[in-house]
Formats: sequence, structure tokens, C-alpha cells
Amino acid sequence: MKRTRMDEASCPIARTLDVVGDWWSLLIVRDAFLGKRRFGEFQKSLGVAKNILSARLKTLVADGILASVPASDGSAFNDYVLTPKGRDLFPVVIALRQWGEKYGFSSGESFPPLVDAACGKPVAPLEVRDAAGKPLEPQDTILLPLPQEA
Amino acid sequence: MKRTRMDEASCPIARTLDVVGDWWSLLIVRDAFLGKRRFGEFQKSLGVAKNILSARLKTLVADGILASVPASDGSAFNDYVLTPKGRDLFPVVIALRQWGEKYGFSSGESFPPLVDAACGKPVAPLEVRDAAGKPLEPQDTILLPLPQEA
DNA sequence: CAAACTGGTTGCATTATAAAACCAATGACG
DNA sequence: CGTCATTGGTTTTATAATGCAACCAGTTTG
Repeated sequence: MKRTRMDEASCPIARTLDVVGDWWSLLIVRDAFLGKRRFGEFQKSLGVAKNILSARLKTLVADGILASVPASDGSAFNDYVLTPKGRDLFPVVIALRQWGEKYGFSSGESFPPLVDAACGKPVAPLEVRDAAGKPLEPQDTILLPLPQEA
Repeated sequence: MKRTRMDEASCPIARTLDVVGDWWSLLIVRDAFLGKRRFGEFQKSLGVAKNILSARLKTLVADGILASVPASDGSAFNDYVLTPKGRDLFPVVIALRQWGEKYGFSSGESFPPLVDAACGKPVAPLEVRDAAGKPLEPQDTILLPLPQEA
């Protein structure tokens, strides 16, 4: 009945999804990468119900992905800013973006491109690589059995 | 009341999450990367309710991420295998995995490592790079306004 | 000091999820 | 060739999450 938790799973993917696998968390993180920091900014950008946003911000803060800090404009409200742990979601967000760019739009549509601020060129497609830097395909990788500590 | 759809969003991230942003889809995709293909294999591995799995497999097939093909063992049932579109989720899955490896486990715990099948070494951490291959931090990137086609 | 704005919380309707029971079609077995 | 177990689901029912709107308190604005 209640949502299945995956915080005990042995799989790192499951543990990540347990934290940010809902419909809104990664969009909030995306907005935070884009510089949004106020409750109202997130709410307007996402169009999410305020109670949902409130709950999500609470869990993101509790999980150490966002930090609640005094507003930068001197007002009495809070800013929600990414922690280092939150900023480490950057590759996740970029991977989702690039897949969406490739498959989420019909040929007539376009989308705002994400570019290198310095040179203005688009970000390169993410590649999974081995320790030596050689690109890896899915079938080039295997999951080893869990090392037993004993 | 019904779930907010994001398939009309201008943001590629939102469109991706609209397709695979639920609790189970990316775990099914993960299992598919690991070679699982039968309904029962997914069900046992994930511990998900069968009706939910059934619904998710249907949408993943409808979205072109999985394909339903006759079972490879000659039985009358279906195999669910990744399409090229599904295989392109590899960086997404790896990004989620690496974040979970870094933040999802306490120091006493361990997890099965994903390694290069050829050399046995762990997969390298994903890096966002610019067109020239230089690593980019979040603050090094900007989102340009949507190009207007007119 | 009144009005409006920001940042929420509360209550209720609806939807999605979960668990279990049920069922049809194979396949295995005597 | 008839019985039984397995696989792959669907149906049913209960509960949790979501979405919306109304409400409210503290702040800022006039």
C-alpha cells in the first residue's frame, strides 16, 4: 500500500531513485542548477502544487541535496541552494537532458540548448568510459558479485 | 488529481522524466541492461507487484524503450529486450549508479561494482565535457533562449 | 496601519500503487 | 490423455501519494 522503499537495496541505482526518483525532485534540482533559489521561483517555473513543492523541498533538504539558507536579498525568507551532494547530480541531470533532446522532441520542435558559457558551444554527449578513457557500450560492462567483507 | 504530465514541456529533462521518471521504469531498464528479459525475472528481481510490472512493461514497450519479442527459449511467452532507444539510457543509468555509489551507502556497506568486462577495472566516473573534451562544472554552462524558427 | 505579496499549511477529491486473489495457457508428469 | 504445477498475467480492493483550492501568518509596500 505505501510506496515501496528501496533505501535498503543493494543496488546503487535503486538507492538513488529512492531519494530523487519521484516526479519532481530532479526538476527542482534542475531549476537549482539554473540559479533558482526561492520557493516562488520553483513554484512558478514548475507549476507544481505548493504543498507538493513544500514537501519535496523538505525532503531534499533532509537528504542534504539542498540547503535552506537565509535569503540573499536580505528578506526574511529562505533560499534553497544546492549542496556539493546536490551539485554531484549534474551528470544525472545532463544525461536525462541529452536523452530527452534526442528522443523527446518531434522533428518540428526545438528546445533551449545547454552550452559552454565560455565558448558558446553545446555540451558534448556524455560517454561511459573505462579507466583508460575508452568509451564503453552496455555490453562491455559486467556487474561483479558483492565483495564479502569477512 | 491525475498526475501532471510533462510531455509538452519545453525542457528535455522534463520530457525524459515524463517517460521514465516513475519509481520502477529505470529499474526495469537497469535489469534489462543486466540481461533480464522475462516477466518473471523482472518480477523476482524487483519485488514489484505484478500488475505494476505489467503496466510498466506496457508503457515501456509503447514508448519504444523495450520491445516485446518471442521468447528466445522457444516457449510461447515474450521476452522484453532493450531497443536502441532504450540502450541510449545507459548514461542515465550509470549516472544514477555513480551518485548512489558515492552517497547511498554508509561506510560499512559495500555494493556490487560495475566493471569493464575486458580489463576488470571499474567504470570511470561520468564527466560533463564541452565540445573540446574539457570537463565542465555546472556553473560553466548556460541555457540559451529557445531559438525561434521563423 | 491597511493592503497586497510571499511562503507556506490544511482539507478534500482523485489517482496511482500495493498486495493478494484469481485465471488462462503452457509445459511437465504419470 | 488427464492431472498438476509454473508462467504470465488480470481483477479486486485497500491505502498512500498527488493535485487543487481555500486559508492563513508573517512581510513588505503604499
